[in-house]
Amino acid sequence: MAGPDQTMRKRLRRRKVGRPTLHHVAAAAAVSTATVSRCLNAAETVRPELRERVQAAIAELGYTPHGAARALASQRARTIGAVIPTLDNAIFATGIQAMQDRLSGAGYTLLLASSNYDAAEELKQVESLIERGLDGLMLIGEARPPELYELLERKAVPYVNTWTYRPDSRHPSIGFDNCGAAHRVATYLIDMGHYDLAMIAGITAGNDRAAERLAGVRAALCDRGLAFGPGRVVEAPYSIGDGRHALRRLMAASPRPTAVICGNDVLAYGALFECHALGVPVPGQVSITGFDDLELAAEMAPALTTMHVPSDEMGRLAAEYLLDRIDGQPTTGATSLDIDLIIRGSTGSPPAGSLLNP
Amino acid sequence: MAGPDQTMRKRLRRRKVGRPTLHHVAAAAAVSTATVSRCLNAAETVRPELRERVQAAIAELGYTPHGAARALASQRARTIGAVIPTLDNAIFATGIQAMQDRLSGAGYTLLLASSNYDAAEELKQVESLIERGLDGLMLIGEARPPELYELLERKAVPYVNTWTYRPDSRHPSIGFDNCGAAHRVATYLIDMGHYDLAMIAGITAGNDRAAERLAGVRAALCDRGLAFGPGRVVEAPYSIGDGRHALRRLMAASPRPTAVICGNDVLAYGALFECHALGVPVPGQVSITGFDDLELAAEMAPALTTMHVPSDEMGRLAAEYLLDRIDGQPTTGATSLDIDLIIRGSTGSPPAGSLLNP
DNA sequence: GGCGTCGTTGTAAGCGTTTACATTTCGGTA
DNA sequence: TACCGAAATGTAAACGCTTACAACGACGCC
Repeated sequence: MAGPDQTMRKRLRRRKVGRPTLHHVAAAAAVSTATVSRCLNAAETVRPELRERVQAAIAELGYTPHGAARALASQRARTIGAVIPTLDNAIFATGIQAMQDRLSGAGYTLLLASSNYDAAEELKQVESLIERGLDGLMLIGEARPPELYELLERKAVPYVNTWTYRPDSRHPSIGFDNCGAAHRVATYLIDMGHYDLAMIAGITAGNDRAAERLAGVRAALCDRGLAFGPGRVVEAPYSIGDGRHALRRLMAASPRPTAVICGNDVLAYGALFECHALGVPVPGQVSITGFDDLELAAEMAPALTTMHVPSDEMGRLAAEYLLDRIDGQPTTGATSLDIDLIIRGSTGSPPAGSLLNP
Repeated sequence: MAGPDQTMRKRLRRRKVGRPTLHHVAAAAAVSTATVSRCLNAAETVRPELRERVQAAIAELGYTPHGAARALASQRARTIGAVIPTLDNAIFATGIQAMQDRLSGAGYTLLLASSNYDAAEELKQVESLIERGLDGLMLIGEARPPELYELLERKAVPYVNTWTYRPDSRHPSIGFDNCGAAHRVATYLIDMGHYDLAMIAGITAGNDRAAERLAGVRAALCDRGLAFGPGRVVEAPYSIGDGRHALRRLMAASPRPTAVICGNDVLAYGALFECHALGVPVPGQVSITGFDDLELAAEMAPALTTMHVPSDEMGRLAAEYLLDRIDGQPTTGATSLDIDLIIRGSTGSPPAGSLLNP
């Protein structure tokens, strides 16, 4: 009774009785499993007649391929990962959305994780994603512990940094020059007559985008023989409340700066709200700039002058870069995107009186 | 020469030469693969001495388990999916974040997809997730085509609807009573003396949350013998611009409504901005309410009266519900969360003149 | 007419785990 | 000392798919 015994064991191990497999489809269509598999992956190599039979069987059985089995056999998970600092603000959402659209067009799925702006957490998330067997990975920014890059190297996972552009780095990047962009904002203000600038920067530790934006403003000042006065640079976490708080501190100084450059739009919202609360006219007494051009920027009163970032294009390009890498096609090491200064109502000439001071 | 031939073939098929497998670890630790597997999954069943040897081998080889192989052999992907309408606004972000935190504590990964408020897209996303072999699924709201529920049923995927509470539905839900909450907002305004209400609702077609919120306001009016005047209900997509536009339409009427209930905070932002632009004092001439209590609500000028939704708790509970279901533990069919009306500056008594009209 | 080619299809060997079952080990007991 | 049961470990068969290779015709060429 050895035969039946084995059959019974098989039966017992099977949990979801109904779930049809490739074998069932093959049997129903009277072809081999290889043919069914080919219908799924390279339909053009199988005769139309068979193909139709197979497709009918698939439809009739309600067959869905088993992703894990597929991944195991083909050594491809058809999955791309992305680790972003936060889900909380819309800032990365549009890029992710664009990336997802592009990927799903190619039969890939996006696995999303957030690191909460924490390097250790980011490493953990990447490890978990790698375990899931992803074929490629999108990251934000460039600054991260070497272990992470080593891990990626060791596991041979294609990756790309975004929101940054580093042509001379050994890590591929798709984004823009944060430093240069910030330089542009500052220069714009300086050219308008502002010389006493302040900045509400994001937390620069471990965040190269924030750090570069600050550096860019510094460089612009330096280029014109200027510099930040004491206490004119405040770092604040990514929230409106922190932006408000930072602005309040800046406004407590005397004299007040005539322009405040914010490291991102969210901080700028806070700054704008706080000016409102303090009764400081914008841009009459102080000009405010943001960075990112989120939806709200154009709606504020006054509307926010800010740098527009093409985040959807960034997401799309990141997806395409990774797909190319996976396919073994040649790729460029660094791609730079155009970003524009959007001048709106929150910036203007410095108040007349400020010209008397120096 | 048959033996070497076969070995060579094996070698050839192997792509990433270095990637260590369970076998390598087993060999390095001089134990069987079963023992290594047990160290990974049920460490307490293996003698400490062996366990250490295995762990040392794992560390030395830099071994990472192969998720797909695991999923295939164990019939568990250790993955939970979530399909949300949009990534674009922070509304779902905090809940997702909480869910992810809870899941990763249990060794699960969250697979996130967005449907763009489109039922067909949602179905597609769910199919793709099922193919990925998820163990559970979180959805938003209850209204969706029966095919989707049938699919879930057929594939025996545990799922839970959130942002809704339907004790009498056959689908499990974790959320709150949208209708009742909206009823509360409206009643609050009516009790304050408003009788000519307007509403900027989300698009109600295919969106049960939006529809219920509208229904709740209607019910509250009805309870007091009131009703919406003609043209007092406008539906608008989820964006600030649409909120502005809708408010402008409402304000074009004569007489104007004295209070505008918005289906969500984003629409309320738009309404508030537009009032500002039109020079309509809030709440002097018109009161505005939101729904969700996003970060910005408290920062607006005036600060927005809105319903506070405990989205992080909702995410956590959804995660726990699904984990319980997967473990075969008993679960409750519907869980209701407390939500509170947060009264801020955007609401007040109707203008004195409005009392003369009726 | 024989032969090499090409296009289809089938066969079966993996892919890297988990886990049922068999086997060994070990402490304790009679 | 022999023996028993429990605990620890090993063996090997799945898991559901992909794909290298074999097998088979049909076809065109010399």
